[in-house]
Amino acid sequence: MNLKELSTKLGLSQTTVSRALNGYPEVREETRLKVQQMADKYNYRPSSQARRLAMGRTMSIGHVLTVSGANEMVNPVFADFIAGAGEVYSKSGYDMVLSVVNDAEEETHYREIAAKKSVDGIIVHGPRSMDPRIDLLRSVGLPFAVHGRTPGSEADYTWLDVNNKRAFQRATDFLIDLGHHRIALLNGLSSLNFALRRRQGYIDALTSRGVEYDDSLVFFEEMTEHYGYRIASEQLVAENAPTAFLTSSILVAMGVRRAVQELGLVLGKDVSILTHDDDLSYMQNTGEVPMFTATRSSVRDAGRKLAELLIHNIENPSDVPSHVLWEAQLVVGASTGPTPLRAAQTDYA
Amino acid sequence: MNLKELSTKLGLSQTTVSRALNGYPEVREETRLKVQQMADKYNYRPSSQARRLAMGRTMSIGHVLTVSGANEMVNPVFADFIAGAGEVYSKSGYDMVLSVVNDAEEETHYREIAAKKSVDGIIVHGPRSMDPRIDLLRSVGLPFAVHGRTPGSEADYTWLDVNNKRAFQRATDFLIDLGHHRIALLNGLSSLNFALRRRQGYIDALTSRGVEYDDSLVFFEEMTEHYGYRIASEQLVAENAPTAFLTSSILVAMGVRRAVQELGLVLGKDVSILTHDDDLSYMQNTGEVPMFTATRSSVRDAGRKLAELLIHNIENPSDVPSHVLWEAQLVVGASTGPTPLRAAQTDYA
DNA sequence: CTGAAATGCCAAAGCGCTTTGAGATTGAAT
DNA sequence: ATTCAATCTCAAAGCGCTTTGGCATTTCAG
Repeated sequence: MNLKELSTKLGLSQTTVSRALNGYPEVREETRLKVQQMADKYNYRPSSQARRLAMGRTMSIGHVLTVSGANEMVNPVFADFIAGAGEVYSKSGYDMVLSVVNDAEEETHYREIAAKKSVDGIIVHGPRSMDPRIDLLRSVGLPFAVHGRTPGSEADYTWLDVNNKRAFQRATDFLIDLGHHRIALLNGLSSLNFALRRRQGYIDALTSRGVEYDDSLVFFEEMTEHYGYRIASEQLVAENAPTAFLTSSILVAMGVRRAVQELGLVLGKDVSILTHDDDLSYMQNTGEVPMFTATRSSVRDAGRKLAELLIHNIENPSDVPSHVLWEAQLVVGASTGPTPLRAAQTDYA
Repeated sequence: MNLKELSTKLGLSQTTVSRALNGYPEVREETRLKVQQMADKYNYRPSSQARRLAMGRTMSIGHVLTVSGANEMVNPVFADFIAGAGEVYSKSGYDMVLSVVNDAEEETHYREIAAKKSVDGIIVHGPRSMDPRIDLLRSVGLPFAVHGRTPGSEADYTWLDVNNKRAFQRATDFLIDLGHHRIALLNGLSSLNFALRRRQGYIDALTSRGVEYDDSLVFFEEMTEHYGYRIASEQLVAENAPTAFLTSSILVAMGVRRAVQELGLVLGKDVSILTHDDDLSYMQNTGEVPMFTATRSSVRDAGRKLAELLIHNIENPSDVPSHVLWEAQLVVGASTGPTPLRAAQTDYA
């Protein structure tokens, strides 16, 4: 069923039917009702292709999932973010178009999206330091919003970020308060801007508390369970082993926990873990006492909020970009406790 | 830059330019080259909206992410599946359009997609027993492919599934071989068809080996880490506790492991875990000795393959539907071992 | 050298909608 | 009754592409 058929069936012009359906005031209420009914009866929906062409808007928003490197990992965080954003799109009548590209083809792909005009806006995931995508998008004039941010022209575009530096500074402080001085940082890939901010927070805390920074305790890798396991297994048997681990995701923390337990150590006693927690639906760190002490910020909510911001930008192109910085909660769980070496260490002081 | 502008710039008709770009034979090679160059120079790409309208094909495929129930969980498996499928779409020139809907609105949403004609085909995730979506899609004549399958008219549509029954039968057999008789099954939601198949495999193995089936050892829930933890924590301290756990996903297995270790029990000795492993990139169960004994089947590969099948169906509408049944590998890891009660139990025999 | 068959190009129709600009109808005001 | 504004409806023009059918021009066999 298309507009033409529907309107002949109603004995009205296409104009009137279209207007009736789209809620324009030029059509009598009685007529509108009749049209509505007939449309319902035949389950008529305007063809989105035609609609888009006519309106010059696609009512869809692009997300690019860049699979990284040789192993082409895909972070489960993405699923929750998407779910949040998608929820908003559904409500607002937008479609989400998702493309999966290898990082080598990433730039070409963005350029293509812009040229094809297949989306009204785009969400940029995982901004890197000096991210070329941002300049590119700005230069082609496609509205966009960034999950995270990257230094430089931050003021010029819309972003939503967690205060990663502050979160990791607080986390580190918390561990230092418990007497930990050897704190390993299991960070995400160093190409990702948030990883650098987290390291900065970690360093700031160490520095301001007079704890020595040891470069060999800082790691940057893809945030898998195995990463946590491998590093912790190595570190825990090393000389001058860390007594605490600060990890970038629940999954990494689980890996660390596995190593800890495999070595017969007790979590929260012999070794502490403090992790960032994206509050993923399948990996909830909740309960009376959460399993991990964590800096928590819901990535699902971030998806929702960022989608709203982008839609706002699209529909109000003259408005200035918004910048949202969320503070992470620091929630205390079962994975942290005073360092067992505390007594010995305080002797030094 | 649009076709019209480009063609005047070239002094050619739109027809010729369009044909040149789309590789039709009616245009001289020399002309084609000139057109190509000019197009590159101005970074021209045909507007996808216009193209779609003219061709009557959208070159896009829909995925519906149904967030379940009150807690609106989103399974990380989805991310890997999407990544696999998306890869194929990119190669084949399709877009993926993803919509996130609450299960209450699911049916309406499918109907709408069909009426709007916004996709050329659709992938059905998580088929339930007696899934209404299948009849619906068939009745509206939209090509589709199912990840999993549901009994009934299986022959009539394209699907790709893991032989869940066989996998769980083998898994159960494996555990029985090790002497386990009390085997808890931590399954996915019972509304999902695969969960029933897995239970069937489990029951078949028990029955054929003369092991008593105990309904109180079988659970159906959303496959989170916490689920594994909670059930295992309860079960392990119960009277006549299970000595082995068969779980539906790595995450659930991790939860069980947490409970096991928290109780001071040794995995692979006091308690065994055998899990299904979707081979997610962030939760790899590999290494010289994988952490879990598992039935493994890559959901990423499933995404790839199913995308190919669907595209084939779309482009060859008269071909008969394909049915692909993959066997899961049974890989032995560190989480299983003979039951500690073996001696006692064999005495009974 | 001629006629038929390729070859290379074009004008125009059509995809299904929205929207413009104008015409017809109605009701109130003069 | 006449006029004017307000209300309702319509025909037609796009949106930017693909594709049909046709017209020159070239190529080649006879």
